[in-house]
Amino acid sequence: MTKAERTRQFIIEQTAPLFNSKGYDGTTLTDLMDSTGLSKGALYGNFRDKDEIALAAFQYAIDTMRTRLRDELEQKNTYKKQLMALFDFFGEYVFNPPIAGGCPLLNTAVEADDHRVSMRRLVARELVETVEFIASLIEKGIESGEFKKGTDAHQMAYVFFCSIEGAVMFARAERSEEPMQIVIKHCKNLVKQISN
Amino acid sequence: MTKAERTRQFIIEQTAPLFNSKGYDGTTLTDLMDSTGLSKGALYGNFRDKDEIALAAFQYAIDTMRTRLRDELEQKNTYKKQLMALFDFFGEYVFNPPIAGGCPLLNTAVEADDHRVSMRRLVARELVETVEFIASLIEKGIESGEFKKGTDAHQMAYVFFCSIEGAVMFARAERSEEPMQIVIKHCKNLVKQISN
DNA sequence: GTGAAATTATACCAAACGGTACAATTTTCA
DNA sequence: TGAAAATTGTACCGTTTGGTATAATTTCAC
Repeated sequence: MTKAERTRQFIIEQTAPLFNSKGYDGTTLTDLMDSTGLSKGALYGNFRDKDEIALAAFQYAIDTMRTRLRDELEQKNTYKKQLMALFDFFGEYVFNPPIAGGCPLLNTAVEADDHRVSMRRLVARELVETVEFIASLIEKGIESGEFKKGTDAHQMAYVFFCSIEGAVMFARAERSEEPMQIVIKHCKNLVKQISN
Repeated sequence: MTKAERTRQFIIEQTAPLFNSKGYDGTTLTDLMDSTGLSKGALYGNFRDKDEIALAAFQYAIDTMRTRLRDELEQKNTYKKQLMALFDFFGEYVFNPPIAGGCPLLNTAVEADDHRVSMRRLVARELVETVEFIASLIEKGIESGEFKKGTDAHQMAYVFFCSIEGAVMFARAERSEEPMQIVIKHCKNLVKQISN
């Protein structure tokens, strides 16, 4: 790993929480300089422009979130337990997220919608991928015999994901655990209902 | 209604879609001048600063949304039908919102969280009020005998609202009807489950 | 260790930012 | 209708924005 690569990675790690907290428009180059302790020259020597930093920071935030999630799941030996762990993961991270500022998917999707086309497409792809991952968990659970045959994995995954993301928004704005606790309880009940 | 009051209202109506689409940080004074056709002098003659315009625009957006929703509901003669109409209202407005840019609660909550304290408190109050309104619909339905006695109106209202808001985020980012359709279907099923 | 190449800090740029002073224009009401 | 008051447009303010040119420094292969 060359010096430049390490610096690039360092910039990404230091600025990801900023973009995730204050948004793209709300994060200035001065913020980026302060959080990294680097000059503009260093920043622009490693990235073409602010957009490229924001993009890399978003990808890093998503990757970090996914890695943490998969770490939680791989300890579980049934798909039911994996789903439960997934819910708890989100429940835990509302006020203690891997990247400060909450869910990068939610934050970026809401800001990018309407006025940042390329970012919107990117975040849409990540959203779909995430919901498909959840669906795959349910599908594998059906195949393994843990879940009932008629279960619509696709639909159920959307319900899980959307209600959790809505709860993240609500809970963080209200600074209250309640919305997420209620939603998680409901999701867990749904899993019990489809369990054999 | 004095001239100043009409101008004030005009500014609010013209700028609300802007703030709702581009966010507070993303909306500049030039944007506000362009969308109203007014000068800075006129803008600052009617409002103290950009913050005050954004605040008024947010309140207007919320009020407009609520009025439209209540218009839809008051035609219905049962609480069950009112809940169904509420779901359809959100389903309709994902891509055809009263105020361009989607749900002002979602947009403002996500942007205000972390870096705009006073706005975060305000949006939190509006979120709670909205979910309490939904809960009141369910409660009245229980009292009237439409819904089963043991139903937890509070919990159910949170599940409805969070999943819908999550679906708004997803659907708008993906430019797809699917997430909202799936969530609405699920919500309607839940209503059927608690119906007598 | 040295020299070329890569990286970084400094100083600068034009444009855009939110905001203000004040004169010109409209409203308003007697 | 006329004159005071309220409203609006114009011109300007200092600051900050994202970005660049370039010189100084650091890195790295030999």
